[in-house]
Amino acid sequence: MYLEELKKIVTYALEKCGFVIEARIIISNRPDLCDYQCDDCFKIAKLYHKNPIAVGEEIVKCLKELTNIEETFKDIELVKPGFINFKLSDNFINKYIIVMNNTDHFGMQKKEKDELFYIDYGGANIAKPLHVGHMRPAIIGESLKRIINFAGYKTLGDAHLGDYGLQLGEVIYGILRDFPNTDVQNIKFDIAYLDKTYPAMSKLCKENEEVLKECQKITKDLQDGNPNYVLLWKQICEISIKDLKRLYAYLGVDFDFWYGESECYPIIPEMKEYLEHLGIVEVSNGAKVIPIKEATDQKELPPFLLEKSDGASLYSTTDLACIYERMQRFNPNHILYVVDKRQSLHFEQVFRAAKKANMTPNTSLEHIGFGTINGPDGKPFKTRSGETLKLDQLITDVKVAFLNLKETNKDMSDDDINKIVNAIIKFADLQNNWSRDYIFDIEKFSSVIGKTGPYILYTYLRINKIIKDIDITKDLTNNIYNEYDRNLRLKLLELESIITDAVKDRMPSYVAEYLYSLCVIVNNFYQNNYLTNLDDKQKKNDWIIILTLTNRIIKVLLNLLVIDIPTVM
RNA sequence: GUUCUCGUAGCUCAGUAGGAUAGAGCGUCCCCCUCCUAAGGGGAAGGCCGUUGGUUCGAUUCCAAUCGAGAACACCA
Repeated sequence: MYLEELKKIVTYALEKCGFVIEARIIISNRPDLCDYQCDDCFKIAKLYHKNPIAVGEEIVKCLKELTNIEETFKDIELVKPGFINFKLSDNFINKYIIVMNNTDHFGMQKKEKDELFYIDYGGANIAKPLHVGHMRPAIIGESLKRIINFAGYKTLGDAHLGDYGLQLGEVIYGILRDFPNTDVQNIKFDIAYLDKTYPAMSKLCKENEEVLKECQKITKDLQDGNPNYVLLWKQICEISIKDLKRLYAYLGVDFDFWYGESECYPIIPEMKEYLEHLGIVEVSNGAKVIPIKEATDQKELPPFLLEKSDGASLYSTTDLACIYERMQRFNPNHILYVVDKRQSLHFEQVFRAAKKANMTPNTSLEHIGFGTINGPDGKPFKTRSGETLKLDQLITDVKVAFLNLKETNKDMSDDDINKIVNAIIKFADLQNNWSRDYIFDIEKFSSVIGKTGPYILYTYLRINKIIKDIDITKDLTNNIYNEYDRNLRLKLLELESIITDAVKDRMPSYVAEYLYSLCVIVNNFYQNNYLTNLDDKQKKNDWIIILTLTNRIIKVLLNLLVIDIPTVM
């Protein structure tokens, strides 16, 4: 929007000077000197074998000679080694503030092309309770989906439940052991039973090889349609999904599809036939594989595993089958996998196999490999008793910590408390770059001061209190009243480029960072511009417009971070 | 062993299509509630951006080496 216009003006000036290069205008990293800067003098100097300062002088001269240039820039200055510094005119800033204010999408252009992003971000396993490790894909994936959507692209979210792997064989083994003399039709159990059965069976399988073999056999038979196993499997899924939906609903995470791996099982034979037909399947140690090593590779890469030596399918099989199926059904332009980064080798294998099989000629496959949540020892977080922390427990802990902060917090409605708990957890997570591990600290997850979700909510609510009772009577004038006011308006303009970058890099943290800095600036404004009893009607009206726009943006960005706003704090 | 990722303030983290004086939060110290909720605002202290070289006008960012931490490495997911 506005940045394009600035770029166009400067590029035009460069052209007039005889430099054929597209100008790059960036937000100033010296706000004390300017609003925006252009560092192209160095590049041009090298390209045309000139002195950067001489180049800069030429460009600045050209710019200043353009007609009506003062309507865009208050000041253009060439500094030291070769930076061109720009200060925007009030006129220019307000022109775009008005555009943002008068459109429901803040003046951002709707995307013309119908790009579809298929986002796979659940990764929860049936029959296993959600633990802290499941929090990240849920939050990051949901936020990414909303950001991409907001930028104008189409999205589909898929929970991709782990409903067909070995863990199901293990749980079924446990059930058969616990209900030895009961007809399978009459076996009934609940979520609490499942919660304790999986960990117990998992432990048993690690200790006892025979049990493991039996579980593998059950897994294979289940895949082949053994009716008793299928019956139990259906009950496990039903109970488990109900509980998963409860927790995901608490987090505000929703999927377009609650598909599991099992969904793509019917298509596996067709896919295998397709792969065999291509002649890329080989047999290795009794298993069917697709070699994926390329000539340019330096490193060793294990082949893609299509079929185990006992004929059973595994994780890699279903992932490839899912790609095969998704391409047929939806033909997405991008498939994003929001999955723990420890699985990066797995995804490299799957992506290479898909590419080798020419399944995705015009589709990008991306692994959003987020880091693990670690304990103080640098290993994935465990509770004091050595177990993984359940997501339910984390939420409860955060809630208790919040209630204990202030006596009055206990008077808040449940709904408001839950919104704040969500804000604490999500903002603490999403402000990080997802590729990195972070250390879990319950104290950090109970803090409401500083760079936290509650700080953002508090800012929104205090601004809302000012603007809600004052009507806007006139359009925005062309004035900017002081530096706090100006800083706020400049920050508002940045919105579009933040969203664009967040989509490009798949980074919700950009949105979180911007939202926080916007709140810092608006709090600054708040503290220094007392508004309710202001005599200057015009100034008051202008400020109400600015604050209303600011709060509209804060609200939208909070939604992109999957955070809802409570009624009071 | 091979490959990959990461070393930034006391702590937890932002930041790189190479740019001017490296930013936050917490913690520490000081100041601000007659006035839109102080879950707020202002200020101070705190850094050889792991180390050593290289590339260049310029490197936290790119390259190499080195030290340190973590992860992955075919029939689990």
